[in-house]
Amino acid sequence: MTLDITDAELVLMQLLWTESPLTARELTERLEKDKGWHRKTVNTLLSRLARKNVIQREKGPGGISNWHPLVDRETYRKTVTASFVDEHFNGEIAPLVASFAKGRSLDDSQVAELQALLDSMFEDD
Amino acid sequence: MTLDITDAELVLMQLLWTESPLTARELTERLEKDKGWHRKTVNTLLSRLARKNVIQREKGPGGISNWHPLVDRETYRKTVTASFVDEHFNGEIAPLVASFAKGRSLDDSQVAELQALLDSMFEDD
DNA sequence: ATTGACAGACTACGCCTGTAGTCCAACGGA
DNA sequence: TCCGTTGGACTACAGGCGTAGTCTGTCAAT
Repeated sequence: MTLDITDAELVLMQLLWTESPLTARELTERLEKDKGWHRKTVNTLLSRLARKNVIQREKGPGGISNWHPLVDRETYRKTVTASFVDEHFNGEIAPLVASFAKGRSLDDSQVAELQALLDSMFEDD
Repeated sequence: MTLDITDAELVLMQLLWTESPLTARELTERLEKDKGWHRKTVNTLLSRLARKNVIQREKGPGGISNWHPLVDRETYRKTVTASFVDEHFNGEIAPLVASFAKGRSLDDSQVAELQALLDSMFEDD
């Protein structure tokens, strides 16, 4: 279960993580509009995600197929983030934040949120 | 100049960012040992990076070819980090740090470093 | 019962990527 | 001067990925 989700597949997952279950039709409607994807493209991606056990289909009322994630967003975020930090920042989070802030200054709410996070860590000790 | 560097290419870049210039031979020695890569593989990657204007060759003393980066590490880190944060965390850094910390608790020095970073941001205002 | 439209499995296909081989020119040692 | 080794340009090739077409069955409306 290596949790490998490609870029195109991730677009689908973002939708399903935001709202699920969704039917193929509902997904297609959004993705045709937002991404210009063909119905068949959406279908292929759904199949590939299903084959990887990342999503699953379930029969809803009236026999309608609903798709929903089997992997939750937070689990996925943890793994990709850990990989990213390892690959690009030698496993250290602070330099990542520094690089990010250099490229795009953090607004006050971002800083406050980070501060709250750090404070909660001190408490946990 | 989209700065797209693949995983295998990145391995080379990490070496060149740590120490440069390096000759093809020097790179090959390290990568044969560390990664089991063939000399020819290293060569292909060097060529591809050069074609993308990410590295450059320069004639050293004695006509030896030395490779060195044209893109500095910090620039690269800023761009990949921004993309990553946008793609996975909707452009917000605090949730990224939260996810990272959930998967792998931060040790004291990491927390201290982050705190110092935040403090310096307050000063800048 | 017939038809039309969509769902999903399977197939297709070109480009990118990882990995390496071929070929030729240059250089260093015998 | 000749040979073996190396560098680099070019070529190769399989598997993954983005993108979509074909085929078949099903369900809804007629």
